[in-house]
Amino acid sequence: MLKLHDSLSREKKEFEPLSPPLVGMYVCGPTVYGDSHLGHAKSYVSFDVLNRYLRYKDYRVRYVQNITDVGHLTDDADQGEDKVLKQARLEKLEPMELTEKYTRSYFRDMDALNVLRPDISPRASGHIPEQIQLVEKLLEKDHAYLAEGNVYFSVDTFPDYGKLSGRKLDEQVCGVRVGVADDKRDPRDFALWKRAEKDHILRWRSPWGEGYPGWHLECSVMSMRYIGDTLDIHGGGLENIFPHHDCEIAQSEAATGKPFVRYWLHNNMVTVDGRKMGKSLGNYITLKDLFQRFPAPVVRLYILRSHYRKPLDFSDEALDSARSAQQRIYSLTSRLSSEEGEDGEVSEKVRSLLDQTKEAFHEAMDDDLNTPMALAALFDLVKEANSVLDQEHTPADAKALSEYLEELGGDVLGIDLRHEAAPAAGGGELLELLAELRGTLRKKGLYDEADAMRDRLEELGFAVMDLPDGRSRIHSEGC
RNA sequence: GGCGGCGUAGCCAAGUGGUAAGGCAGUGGAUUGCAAAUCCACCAUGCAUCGGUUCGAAUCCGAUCGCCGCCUCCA
Repeated sequence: MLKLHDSLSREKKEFEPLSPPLVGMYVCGPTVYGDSHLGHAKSYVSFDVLNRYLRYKDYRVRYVQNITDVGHLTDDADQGEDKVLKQARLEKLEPMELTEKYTRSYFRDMDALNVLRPDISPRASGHIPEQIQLVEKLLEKDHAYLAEGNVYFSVDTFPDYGKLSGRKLDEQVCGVRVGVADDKRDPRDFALWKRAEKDHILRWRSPWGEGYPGWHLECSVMSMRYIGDTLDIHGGGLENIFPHHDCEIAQSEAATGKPFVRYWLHNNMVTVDGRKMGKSLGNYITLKDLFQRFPAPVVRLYILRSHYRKPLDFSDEALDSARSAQQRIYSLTSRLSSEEGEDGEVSEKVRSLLDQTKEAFHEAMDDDLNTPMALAALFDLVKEANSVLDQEHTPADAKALSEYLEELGGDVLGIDLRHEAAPAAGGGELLELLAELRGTLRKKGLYDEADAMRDRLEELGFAVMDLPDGRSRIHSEGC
């Protein structure tokens, strides 16, 4: 039974969707005004594992993740600049051109990380009418009020406001660090719709004049449109709990009168030297840069080696160690693929090994997606599998092991199993020829020549291994 | 100031009452012509510090120290 940690109740709860086997899952997506960084990777890899595991458990998942392409302001008080507009000006692009560019960039990075695409990736700009409708509904119900072209949510009308963050806002605290817009009735009130000033390019017509939606509106609107009034799962980064998710709850539940979300999931941050990695801090590492030094599968493995609710500290050392771990996997899968087949029976030993692994793996994943523990189970299997291959075994044994790795490691965790560099046309035969040559040299005792050849091949990025029967194998180095 | 979290080996990181997973690095051995890969063994009498509860605590309670997140857009 899968248990998930729910941020609202602050405890692990057994996961029961509203209408099994259907699962409606919404995750806060990126604001597309720049390249994605490692923080995005942690978040979306984490929720990708949830998505994959739910599907593995035969749930029918609808995974919705927004693309925020309507800029949010840089601060809370009607001042500040729209981030999308600002970046568009810097890059001399149309705002839509900019968001399209970085949306594509985002998907490319996520594809590289083997993150399955969401079923629906709705754009905020494509859902303005729905957002206006929600604002109208909140006005009708007196949960909102109009002030000089701005519409604010009246926090006073929603007693549960702040239940997610556990924050009881009083007026003294509010507005200390940011100025309070003076047309708000209560400093805690937040904007649902904002009046567009003359120079604001992104603007839409509304019953209240030209403007643009408030920061929290799109998630409520798009999630409820594609999933329903009550979501099974809503995910996002920890830093969104307040105010973003508290506001989402307020405006959604005030409008529908129904619980908005059954399970709130929040992933922790990536830190650099103990400090949060963030766009506004300027200490972020873009995935494009990172992939130059560490292949995406290694980055994914590195992320999965810590729990999603724990902070992940970035360091080259940690990534190097993930790289070595990835090599270990490649080395096994490469052995397996050269030995697997239909012949023979799967031995009792392998059977029970696989059963044990599966049980440990499920136990780990069922416990709030404990991927470090699930990986430990998998690495135990790696060790045992190597041991089996070192001893007498059948092709069927190798195949069974291979299939399990594919199922648990590949399908559920999305880790890379088959580096097996697809050699360019004829490349495979060429490597075989070279391997044969090294074998011949060794047989004749010409070790200096054979070793010089090995050194050269290793310089070129190929690993050379000598088999017990005197033959050699050459394959491209892992990662 | 308010709310929340963290501190486990050289590094990374699980474990939330029953006697410290896993990965990386390291050491010794097997294998090898030598390597690589692989296997075997070793590698925290101790989980920030101090006190308490308990038959039993890394795990619960209290205090102390250190670090971080949110309270303004951010995954």
